[in-house]
Amino acid sequence: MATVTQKEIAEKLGVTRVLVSRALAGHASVAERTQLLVQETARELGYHDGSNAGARALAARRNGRQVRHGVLACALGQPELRQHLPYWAQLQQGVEEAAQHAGYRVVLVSGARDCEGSDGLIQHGQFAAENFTIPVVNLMEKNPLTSSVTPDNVKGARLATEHLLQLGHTRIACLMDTNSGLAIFDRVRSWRRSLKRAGVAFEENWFRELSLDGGDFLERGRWNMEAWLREDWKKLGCTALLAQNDRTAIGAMQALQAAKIRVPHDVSIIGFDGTGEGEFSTPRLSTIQVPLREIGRASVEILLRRIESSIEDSESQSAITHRVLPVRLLAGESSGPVRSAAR
Amino acid sequence: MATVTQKEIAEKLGVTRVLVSRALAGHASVAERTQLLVQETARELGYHDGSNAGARALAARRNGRQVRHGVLACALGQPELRQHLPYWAQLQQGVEEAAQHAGYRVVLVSGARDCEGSDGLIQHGQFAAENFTIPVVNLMEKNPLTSSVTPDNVKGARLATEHLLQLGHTRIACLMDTNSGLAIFDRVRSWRRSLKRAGVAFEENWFRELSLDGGDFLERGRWNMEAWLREDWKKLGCTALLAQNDRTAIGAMQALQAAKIRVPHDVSIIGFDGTGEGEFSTPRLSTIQVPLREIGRASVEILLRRIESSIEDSESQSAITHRVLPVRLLAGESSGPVRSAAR
DNA sequence: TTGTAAGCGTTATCAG
DNA sequence: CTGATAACGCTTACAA
Repeated sequence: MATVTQKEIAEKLGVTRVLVSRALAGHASVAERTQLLVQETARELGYHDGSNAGARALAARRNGRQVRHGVLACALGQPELRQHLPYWAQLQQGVEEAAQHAGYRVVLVSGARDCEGSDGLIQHGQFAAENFTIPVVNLMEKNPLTSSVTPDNVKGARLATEHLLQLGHTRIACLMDTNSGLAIFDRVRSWRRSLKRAGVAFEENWFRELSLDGGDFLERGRWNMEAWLREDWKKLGCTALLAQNDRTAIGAMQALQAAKIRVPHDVSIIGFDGTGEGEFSTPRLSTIQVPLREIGRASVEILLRRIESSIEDSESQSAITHRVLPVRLLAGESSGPVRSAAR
Repeated sequence: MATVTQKEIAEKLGVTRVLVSRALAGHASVAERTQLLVQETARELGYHDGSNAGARALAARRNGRQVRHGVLACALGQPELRQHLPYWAQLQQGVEEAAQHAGYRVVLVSGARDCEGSDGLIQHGQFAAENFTIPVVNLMEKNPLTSSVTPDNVKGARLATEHLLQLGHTRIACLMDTNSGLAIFDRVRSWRRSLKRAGVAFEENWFRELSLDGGDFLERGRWNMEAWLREDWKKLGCTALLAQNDRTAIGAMQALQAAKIRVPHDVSIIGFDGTGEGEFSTPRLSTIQVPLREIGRASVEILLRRIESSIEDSESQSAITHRVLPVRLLAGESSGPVRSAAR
């Protein structure tokens, strides 16, 4: 209730409030004896540094000084993402770990308006890039206007495709939603390039656009695979499938299994992201492991570097950083050597 | 950069700062014409209400008035929980949804110290109940000192046990960690009571303490089941198992399957929580569905009710609410009729 | 090394 | 209805 103020400390000690202020700030112009005395009394009375943060911020503005709130805003607002729990939970966990480690708190916001009182913003995907006054980092999706941390999508899709090629597959299908953003585009492009580089008789209709209907990626994967099976899947003669992410892959796997098509005996499947959801499926899903937590952590690092040096180089274009984190192949049991002759 | 202040508005209009303050607050003692004029100018200049929150808080304290920050703190700090992603992610999602809906933001904190600037605290499990100045709600675990929202653990364990009884099982084992808190105790007690009520020849060693070693619940489930198999599992002749949660259940299932024991043919398994992780396992896991998101939402409701009426009945013991949310059986394929004769 | 004075943006009180 | 004045807790020049 009764919040302790510097004034109370001063009165108890019979000194000025000003002295207390300087002592607590560790200012050099205060006798060391006084420093300790004040700090001791502060502890006794239960003076909390952050409790009167308002007053501090107010005073700080006097000399145009920037106020550090010790708060990072985190916007993971895309609706379709919310159902994809493990994915964003891991990103967020990375963010939280790193923030906490640096003494920052994380506030979950839904839009740019809520960023008042935050020192920086971490957002997922591309938002409307309004004129932010605080530094911004984008997760998983490159954006020319802000810094970003992304996985190596190109290498990931290449690793996946080459993994399947090495198992003897040549007719490798791809199920992705190119409306999901540039990151997915990179994956599709890399898949196509890898196949062409390998010199296989590539056909454009091995690619199928993952349709938007159906809500969750799991269901979308299942339904789209079911539709594909009804349509031209058999004609394609594909023996392997690269899916947009793990949930899509699992959904597709369920559709195949329901149609008595064995995985990986008849069709190999590989996912993307490595959210851990593939650990429970049968067979265990092969996937491209994306370091989601590291991506969260890295975004905080970038943000803090900009924040803590914002006096100097703010407004400087060169402050924009694009960081690409490595991915690796996680071979499960959903991918195996080609068996059924193609066509 | 240059934050707009009430002073600037006043100067532009040639009135006092005080008048602006009152106009913006919609005070009745201001001419309606002036009100509109001020509010118009404020918009033009880009005056943001929250931007000078510090000063506002400062001024507000003068008359002992409480300041509303529009922020709820959320502490999901238990280390072992962090690996149990879908579980706390769903709780948090419920919290976030409800908070956002009510115009509140959520700040992720690690301890009580970080709660400065928050209007209320939502915590998971039992923390050291320090003397909080803000209202607190506990999630998933009852605590006499604070409000709480918990699932109906007693009914849940009863539903699970009766489900297995109805399938013809009588020798039903239980694998839980009683150090996990009172909630788990409730589950164990309810399992034991349900069996006794059914009049089966209950044996105390059908219960096995889930040991602490091994980190994640998935691994703990697997290792503990492996150990159990090496030791006295066969002698018990149990044909069904009730596990602490879904991950533990899946881990146990993996251990059984690795030992060539079929699920549910030889042993039926049922989990608890319904985090969705059992959807991908083969067979799909039967479980007790706990409304995690609803629990998160309900905690916000309770908190807001106390916060928004804190002028009146603060400090009142009667403000403590304990809410128990219903659970339901989600029958998957990991539980089936008893087949192998017991012993 | 310490005290004095002034001001940060806001609101409450009391005169006009 | 509006203006003047004081106060909230804290920081920073500048004077002692």
